Amino acid sequence: MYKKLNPILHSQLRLAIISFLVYNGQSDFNNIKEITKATSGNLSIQLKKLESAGYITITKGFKNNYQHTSIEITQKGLDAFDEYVKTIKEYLK
Amino acid sequence: MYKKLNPILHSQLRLAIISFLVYNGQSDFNNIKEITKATSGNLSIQLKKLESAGYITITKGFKNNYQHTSIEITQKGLDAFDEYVKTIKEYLK
DNA sequence: TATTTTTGGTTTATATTATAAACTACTTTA
DNA sequence: TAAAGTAGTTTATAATATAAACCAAAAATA
Repeated sequence: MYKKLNPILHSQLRLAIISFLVYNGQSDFNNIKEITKATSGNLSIQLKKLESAGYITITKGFKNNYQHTSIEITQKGLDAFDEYVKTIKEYLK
Repeated sequence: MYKKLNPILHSQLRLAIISFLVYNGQSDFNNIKEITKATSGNLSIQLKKLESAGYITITKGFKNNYQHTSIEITQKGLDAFDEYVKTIKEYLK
């Protein structure tokens, strides 16, 4: 009856990250931190988990002499989000 | 931007329990166990958490000589579910 | 009627997840 | 050049979820 929710996405912070990226495609560490109100440590860890799952790519570089981490959602991430939305809607209706 | 999701409801099993109860009002331990495919131990614990939050009432009695645990959703539980649905929809759209 | 099985759970232990605190490294500003 | 700010990572701890083991009573069966 109730299909299991993807545990990688069914997490407060990771869902907020992916939700934000779905509508922005690309962003960076500090922007995501601000939007989600996450701490740096938690964000760092959750981004790595999303990267391990293949849902985002993390690119480290420099911007105005400061290190700068860009985050981009992948097709796999977009697909997983779509599937998650479909699944959770069965719980909500 | 992203309002925090109620952590009592943002859990795979507790969400399934409440979702089921919202449409059935009342049920019992084994029925919920079957519908959610949860293990007894996990179900027992998550029901207690929902009860502590005031979202359900748990009534222990007997039925055909066997112990029988009835579960009912409260108004507070219904309200919390409504609020949760509203909140998570912001993440999904 | 003794024992094995089934029903209906609870308790305890373990694994996973989230969070906070401390730390690293480099840059800018006073 | 010392202090403060930026941009994170690592480590330790707390909270949560899950699985495994256990308990008690009733029913079935040998």
